[in-house]
Amino acid sequence: MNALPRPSTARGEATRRKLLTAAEIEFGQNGYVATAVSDITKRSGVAQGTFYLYFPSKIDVLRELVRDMGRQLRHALSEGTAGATDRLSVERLGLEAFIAFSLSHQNLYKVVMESQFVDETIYREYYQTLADAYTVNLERAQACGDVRQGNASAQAWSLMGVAHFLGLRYAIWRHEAPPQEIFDATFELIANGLAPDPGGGA
Amino acid sequence: MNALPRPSTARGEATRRKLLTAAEIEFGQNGYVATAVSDITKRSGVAQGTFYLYFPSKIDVLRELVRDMGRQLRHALSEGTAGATDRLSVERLGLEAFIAFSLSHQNLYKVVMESQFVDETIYREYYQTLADAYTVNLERAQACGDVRQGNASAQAWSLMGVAHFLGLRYAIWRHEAPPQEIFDATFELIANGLAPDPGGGA
DNA sequence: CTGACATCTGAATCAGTAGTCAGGTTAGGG
DNA sequence: CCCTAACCTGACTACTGATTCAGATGTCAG
Repeated sequence: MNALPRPSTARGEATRRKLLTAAEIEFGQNGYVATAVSDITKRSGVAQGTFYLYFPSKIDVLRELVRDMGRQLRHALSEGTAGATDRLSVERLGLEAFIAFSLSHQNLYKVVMESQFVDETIYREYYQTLADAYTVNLERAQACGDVRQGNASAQAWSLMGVAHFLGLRYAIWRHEAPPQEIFDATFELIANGLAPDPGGGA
Repeated sequence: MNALPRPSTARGEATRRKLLTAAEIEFGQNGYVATAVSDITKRSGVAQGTFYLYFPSKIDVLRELVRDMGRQLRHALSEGTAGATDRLSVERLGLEAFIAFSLSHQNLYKVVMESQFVDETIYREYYQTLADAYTVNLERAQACGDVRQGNASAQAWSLMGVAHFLGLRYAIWRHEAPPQEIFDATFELIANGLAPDPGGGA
């Protein structure tokens, strides 16, 4: 599908990298459609034809970037929540890590959002993968009694929705972290939404 | 900006309407970018030039459609929640109404989502308007003690995030309402997230 | 019936761009 | 040093699609 062997030398690998980085910036700042392949190659400092040595078509760079974002975000989230013991700390640290990541990867985040209209499959895969991992964690936390019983997948998608708009509103639209008051109110809603029913402990 | 006087006869008004309806379907099914003005005029049964008698450019139809969706959705939500007395009923009915609306206006909903990458202003305006109205209601409910104290705007955006993904996942991706179990788990999270602190009643 | 205005037509213009290709350049193993 | 695989070049092709415009045509008040 998106074959094309990885370059076999360091020079090739560097060129491929340059193209991906340039594409992330161009797509992020001007959008996928408004970006011409020549914009990407210009920014990379290579010729147009070179692009097609590394990617079969323009859309394949997008796919690669979305996969990249998924990997990096999952990594950032597990790093960011590593120290936490109870579930609520995990949630708080996770939300903080997500905001920090969105702030420092604004272009990438926009690329993911736009991918929905270029290749819906990759967009859905991105969220499904994230949601699946999240669901597993919530089911575990439910078993421990840290989280209210209920469909964990529904909980996961709800929390992703909350995080999505928080990131969009501040990291993407304002290029800054949400004010403490907003972050706290948001987290409190999550915390109470997940808090186990006082009557039905484990 | 997007001037062009409304048509002065019923014939003109009908043509304008045909163009909008056709655009909603084409944009919704094939996306804004993949849709040519000629697709819209073909579906409307008018000539290409006619399009430009009613809209200065392709982008203006999109703007009109997003404004339309905003108006219709706000209307559907206030209709759908009209009977409710307490805040939680309002939330439940609102979420139900939102899902029903998304299901019956899938194309329009997709158009709104894509507008983000065509004219960010109109997209932000859409959500800001929705959020502002929601915030006012939540502040009122907080004052009555129906909802936990806290930044109401943060609450509003969080709930919009929850609803957005629920609608996306079922109404848009599966063309069906969410299963009862999912809806209930989602609503329970919202309900507990908003529920007032037992200690601090009004 | 007729003028005048609103509406409609669709071929032509014009600007842009994804992807190709025939040949150059580089670098490092032998 | 030299050969060869790997890499790079950029002008060119082939095509798309938004917007324009010089005229029809519809309609209705007088």
